[in-house]
Amino acid sequence: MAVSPDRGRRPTLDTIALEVGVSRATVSNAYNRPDQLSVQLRERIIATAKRLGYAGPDPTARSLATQRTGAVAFLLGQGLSSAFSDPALTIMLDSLAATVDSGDRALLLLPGVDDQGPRPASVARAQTDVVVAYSLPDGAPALDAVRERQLPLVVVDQPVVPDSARVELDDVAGATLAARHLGELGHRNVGILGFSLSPDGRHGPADRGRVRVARYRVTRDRVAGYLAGLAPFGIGPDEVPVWEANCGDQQFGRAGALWLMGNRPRPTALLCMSDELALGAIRAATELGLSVPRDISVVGFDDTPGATWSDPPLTTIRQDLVAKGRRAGELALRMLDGAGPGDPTTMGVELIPRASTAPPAR
Amino acid sequence: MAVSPDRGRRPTLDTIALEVGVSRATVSNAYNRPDQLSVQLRERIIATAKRLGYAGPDPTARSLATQRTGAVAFLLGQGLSSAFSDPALTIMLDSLAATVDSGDRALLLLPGVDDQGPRPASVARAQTDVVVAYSLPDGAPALDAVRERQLPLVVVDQPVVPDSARVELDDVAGATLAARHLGELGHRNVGILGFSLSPDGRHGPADRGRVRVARYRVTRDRVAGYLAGLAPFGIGPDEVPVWEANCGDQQFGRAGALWLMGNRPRPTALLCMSDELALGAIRAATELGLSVPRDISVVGFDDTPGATWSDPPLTTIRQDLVAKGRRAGELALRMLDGAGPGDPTTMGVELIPRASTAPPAR
DNA sequence: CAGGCTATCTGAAGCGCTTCAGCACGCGCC
DNA sequence: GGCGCGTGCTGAAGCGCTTCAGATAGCCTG
Repeated sequence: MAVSPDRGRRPTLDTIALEVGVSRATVSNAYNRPDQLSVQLRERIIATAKRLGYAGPDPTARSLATQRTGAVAFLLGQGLSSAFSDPALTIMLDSLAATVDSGDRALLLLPGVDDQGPRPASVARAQTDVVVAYSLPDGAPALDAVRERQLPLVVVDQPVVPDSARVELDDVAGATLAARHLGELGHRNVGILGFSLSPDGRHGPADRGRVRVARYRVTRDRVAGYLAGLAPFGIGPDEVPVWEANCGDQQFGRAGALWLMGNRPRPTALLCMSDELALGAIRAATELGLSVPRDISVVGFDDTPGATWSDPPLTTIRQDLVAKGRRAGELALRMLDGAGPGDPTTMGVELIPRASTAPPAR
Repeated sequence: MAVSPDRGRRPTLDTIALEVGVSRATVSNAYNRPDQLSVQLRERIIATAKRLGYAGPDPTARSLATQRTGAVAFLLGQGLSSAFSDPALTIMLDSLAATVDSGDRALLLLPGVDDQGPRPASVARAQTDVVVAYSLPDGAPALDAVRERQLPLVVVDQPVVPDSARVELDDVAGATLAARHLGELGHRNVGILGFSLSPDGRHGPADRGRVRVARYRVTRDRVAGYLAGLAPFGIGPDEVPVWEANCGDQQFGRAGALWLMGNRPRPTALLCMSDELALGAIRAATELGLSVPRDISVVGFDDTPGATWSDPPLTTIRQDLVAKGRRAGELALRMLDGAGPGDPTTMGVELIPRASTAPPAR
């Protein structure tokens, strides 16, 4: 007996079951375990569903029953536009997205508010099975919310959180490599063009005190690495000016480089924490009529596509962003299957010398 | 009587209710309707919850009961890294995210696969109340999936879908404006540096036939607008070479511009569908030893921050990306409250003349 | 003191689905 | 002919929460 489609209400599994004259379990199986019923019955069910406008099991109800949402939450320190101004993030995220997507999961994006990371309430209400955090300041409240919910957590780059899986870059080593490269070329006056040190929206020159209390581990480590790499050449920490950008895009790189190049003695080289910043620095040098690398050398970080393509091509520290995103995705999927956090994965770094560095003119 | 915390199992509302000695409804109210119970009881409940490690009502169960997920799904034509290579998208998306976030909703990101948009299965399983689609090719299967689920839909830019809210740009008008500007300056040899015409990964020169069957409305309209703007100056469609980029980043702009500038007679001006492409074009011109705008004029589209900042600053067509994202977000939130799609919102365009265009040298 | 309020709290009915133990039946096998 | 087994399907017990129509009790009013 055909039952008229419920008036006004969306059809559910029951609607279809009733209409076809089978049990609800069978309809469920038609969608989830085709091997559990005969082909004919399944086809009849699917056809009926289509006829009644039933689009398949409700995702929310399914999630409740299965105890998994099928989503991976991605926590970001900053808002979307500043976060995405750095290709390094988008490349990583793309790779992460592709990985979780291949595990049939969606990406729930929780952008940061005021550079503090997402609000804890957003995290508390997020429908997700696992969380990937990127570039949050130490002690971000969002991480407490994650812990309260006991969600598996993958932290990329920073900060260190107990019981979480980690994907890290050896930032100190990378920065050291960059600095040593400059030292070996003979540079003795070097400036640092860095990321934000703490989530307070500040940008501009940063003194030693500010560096010491930095709440972003990556920035802290890279500064430390730069200084460590310069030390063997007799360059003391106080001789190295640091400029802090509060967003990684080229405009900030340009502004910072202009300030750094205004220092006396003028630096003969700039250590930049990202390729974007470095591109801004090259831009600034050109504006001042300085030639790179003749008058000033510039080192980037990340080896994004822009580094190859710039004029001159950037000497930079390469990290494998695609592998990093993939790895974060894999860890997330693995923790979903109940695996423990395991040991942190540390990604390697490599110096890629190109044409933006040379010995200083004398 | 204190009940020992369930061994192994996560606490639920019932756990807390039992422990405090109240009904489950009361615990629920403690979280959702604080005015429904006395302050003391509420505090006792919250304290007990904290003690037992209960992080608040399970989002999935809540969603099932309330029949709303609290998420906005964002469907993207392409993968993340190519989509985010254009600041125009990230600015818009950031504004969208801020808007939906202020409505206490998360953003579920469904990136496209093979430029065809998200897979229909992903859409079918997405936990969302409303969908915002951006830059999908006409007839993307993901849109069928949205329709099957009868989810409210907001389409940004393209394509046209029945019963959906729309936020559009007047692409034809914008492109016409750009082309007319060149015509008025006296340019008669113009090339078009455009977005992808169809989601097949092709890039390179595009003939008239390919333009005609383009599956991206935006690209189609802009080409049409360009040609319409050039026509009054006696420039026929067949005299205007078109190069198609399959991703909006500067490298493609450079490559396309190199090809366009290789045409004979060499164009004296390039119409670019985004500022990024235009920046790549300027780059290409510089590489060829041509000066912008003396030897070749370049017009962008969008008026992203890079346009102001480039050398020379870009003449471009301004669209208000922040307003566009906000509007899309508002429409999404409004449709959630049961509002109908309403009339399409058409965002205005404006020509911003800067230094990258000038009369052709003769 | 009856009557009516207000402030609090409860019971029970869902929300739409998955899953697992089990049942019925037919088939092959010795 | 009895046994064991695989196939195809069902019933019922959840998953964890919200919500709404009461119930209860204290308090004020006249």
